[in-house]
Amino acid sequence: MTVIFSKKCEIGLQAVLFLSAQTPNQRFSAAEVAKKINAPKEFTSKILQDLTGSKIVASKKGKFGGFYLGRNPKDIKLIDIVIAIDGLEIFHKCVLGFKGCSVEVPCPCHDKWGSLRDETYKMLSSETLEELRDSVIRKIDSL
Amino acid sequence: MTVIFSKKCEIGLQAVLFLSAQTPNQRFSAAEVAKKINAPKEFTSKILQDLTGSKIVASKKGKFGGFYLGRNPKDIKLIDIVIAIDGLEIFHKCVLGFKGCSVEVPCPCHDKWGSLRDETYKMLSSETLEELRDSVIRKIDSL
DNA sequence: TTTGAATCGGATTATAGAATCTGATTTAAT
DNA sequence: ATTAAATCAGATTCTATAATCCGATTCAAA
Repeated sequence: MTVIFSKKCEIGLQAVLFLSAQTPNQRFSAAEVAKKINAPKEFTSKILQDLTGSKIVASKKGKFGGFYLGRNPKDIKLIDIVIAIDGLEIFHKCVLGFKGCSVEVPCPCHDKWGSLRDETYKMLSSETLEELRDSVIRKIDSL
Repeated sequence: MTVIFSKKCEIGLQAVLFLSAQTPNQRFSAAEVAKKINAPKEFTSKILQDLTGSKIVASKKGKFGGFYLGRNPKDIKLIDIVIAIDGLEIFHKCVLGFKGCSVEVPCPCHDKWGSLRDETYKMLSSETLEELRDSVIRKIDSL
């Protein structure tokens, strides 16, 4: 089987998108988020916790606590979440797994994958969560 | 961490590319292949064995046995190897992992990823191993 | 026909990622 | 202060993938 983003990253992306579709600063328990995006509760909780480290998500403990966006949606892009969870490796390694794939000694996919990789990066970094908001709300509401 | 193809698939791709760069029908032991592509011997052996199932690779047992291409390089494309090992899942699922991502209820990356996914498929299926041969030889020789 | 070099194929082990559990801590309301 | 609701953080378990091991089999050459 093959994967673009790890499960952890997929859930992180969906969880943050969920939060970005809500009224700003409203808090949601990990259980609420997990239920909505149909992911394991404890796993979702852990991922949201992890994301507080990079300030993408913030949390408040205690009664009426929960998770919410840690920064203005104007200042968050999908790539930020990917980097926080999976890192940038996918944007650096050879698709075919060759070590030392380079312009000098390219693999048969070097050039094409180079553009596709760049386009993928652009897809994740050209729009902010604010710009994506309408589209995200539609998606989240349909879940 | 994130991955395009599984390790198994990467090694399978490299191993088949190695074979395609050799004199037709010349046989190579799993150990020789593994050494050249810098992969674990037993794992490479198992992957090559698996690939005999889809006729991409053929093997001959006994003394002077080994692995070699199972079909004419004119009739093998990279996508065949990917399908044999990882399957087509990556070309069907939503990048963000949403269930039921569709034209009606698209995720924020639906359209862009749609084109990138198609381009990736094209990259793997538009040329045969024969057409890639020169490029592959250069790469394999450099290892 | 015997021998040695090799793959085959199934079983096993190791590792990393996914998922869960639990006890401690925080916080707001009473 | 006490309580109840919630996160936090670390330990643990589960699972799929990665990697290895080994006995059985195959085959060609002497």
